[in-house]
Amino acid sequence: MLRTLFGLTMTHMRQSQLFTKTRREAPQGEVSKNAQLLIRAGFVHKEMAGVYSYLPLGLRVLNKIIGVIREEMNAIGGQELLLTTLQDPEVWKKSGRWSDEVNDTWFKTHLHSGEQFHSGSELGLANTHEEPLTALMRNHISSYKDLPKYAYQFQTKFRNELRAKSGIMRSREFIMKDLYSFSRDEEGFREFYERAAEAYLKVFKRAGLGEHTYRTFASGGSFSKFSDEFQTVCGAGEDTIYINEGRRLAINKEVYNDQTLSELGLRKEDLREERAIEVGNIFPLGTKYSAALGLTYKNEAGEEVPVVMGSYGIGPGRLLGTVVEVLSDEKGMVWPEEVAPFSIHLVQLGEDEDVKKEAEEIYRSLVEARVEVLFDDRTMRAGEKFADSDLIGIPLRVVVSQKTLAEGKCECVERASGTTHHRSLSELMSHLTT
RNA sequence: CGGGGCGUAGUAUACCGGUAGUACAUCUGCUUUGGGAGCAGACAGACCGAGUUCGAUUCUCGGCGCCCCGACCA
Repeated sequence: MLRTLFGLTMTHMRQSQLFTKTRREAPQGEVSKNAQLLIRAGFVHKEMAGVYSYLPLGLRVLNKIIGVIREEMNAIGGQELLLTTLQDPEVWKKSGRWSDEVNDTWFKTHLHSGEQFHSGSELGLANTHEEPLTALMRNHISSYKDLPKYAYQFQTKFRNELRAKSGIMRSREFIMKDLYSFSRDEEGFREFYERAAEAYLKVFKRAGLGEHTYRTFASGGSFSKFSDEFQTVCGAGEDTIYINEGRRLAINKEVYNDQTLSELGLRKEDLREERAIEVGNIFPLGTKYSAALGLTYKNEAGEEVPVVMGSYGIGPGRLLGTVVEVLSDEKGMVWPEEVAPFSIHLVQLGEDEDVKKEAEEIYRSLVEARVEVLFDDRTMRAGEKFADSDLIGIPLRVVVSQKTLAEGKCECVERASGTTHHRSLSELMSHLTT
């Protein structure tokens, strides 16, 4: 149960020091389950419609999710970078996407203008990053020997959605992991595309959504004939998909027709309809952007040819929200181990000196063993502590009280199943390290 | 962007053209301590603007904001 830390500076925390508080009720007008629970538990704060801040506990989960994605992207050769959110319209004009008719979700702004200023130039707030990255790569790709290359980032995207909805699932400002592949040819691109698809499935599995998530055949939009989405079955989803359970794949309703069915060798009667959340999307870009922005390389014959590109996106915030939607229960959230804010919620009941001493002892042992632990050392009644603990949803709750002290063992309750074990400190420690 | 609903305290609500009330939450104190306990006290509210009126939270108009359905969705 011990695991790698993903750049987190704190492995443990006393709940009495945590500045966020839980709330009994969700705010007025908040109907989506993910927003209700995340706000009640103090994971996020809503600034305005479609704009959410991450508070300490929510940020820990977000960072865990980012860490999982980062590991899987690195494993397939991805190299992380960080592009800018302020963007130069020039590259977008070259691809034809600066126009509001083509893309109506731009947030646009401009540099200072006026007597003391000479510019007043327009700027865009990053909507996506195909254009700037393609332009940037011209500096680094010139020969077939430079290919393939894979670059990715976790960066804020701004999209002026006509209607933000579903809590944190569709917001106007959100972090996106976007990876772009640069290959010599279609064959090289295809090979990587399949590896990326595998990596995506690993990400969703590690986030606890494996059995609910299907690679889904979808429209390629304006880029190509096809693309693949990763859809997590959930009643709160915005998409409708048709699932073939045997082959673990699905078809998005938008391309659900006889032609698609025959191309995929599927029969209508083997499919079941479900609502689903799009947690990831990968798609071929071909040479659309490389041609428009002049990203070419010399092949072995010395010919100048455009780079073949692909794009691969996951929204960590949406993934976080999806985990809440899919895995929570009536008491609160239920975090899978890999993305939980902490591994253990150590709960001390009562203020008796011997109980305090025992709880501190366990806390110290867990901290020394580098187990991520949230220690509820607050002076509160048991019922409130349990309610908070259920709401926050840390995978394992370890209770220390007069009752457990008398037994010489603490009480270990799994959040997901409710399974309870009574373990001594040494039994707990060995359980955690196996 | 089309359609619908709604703005009174953190939440849920009440009353009213004349000093805005209750419950829960929150905070303080005391008691309590294995599933959101009790008692006492405290904090806290009419989205904004204009108009009508002696007087507007209430009526009228405008704006802003929020939610839902649809459309859209690299």
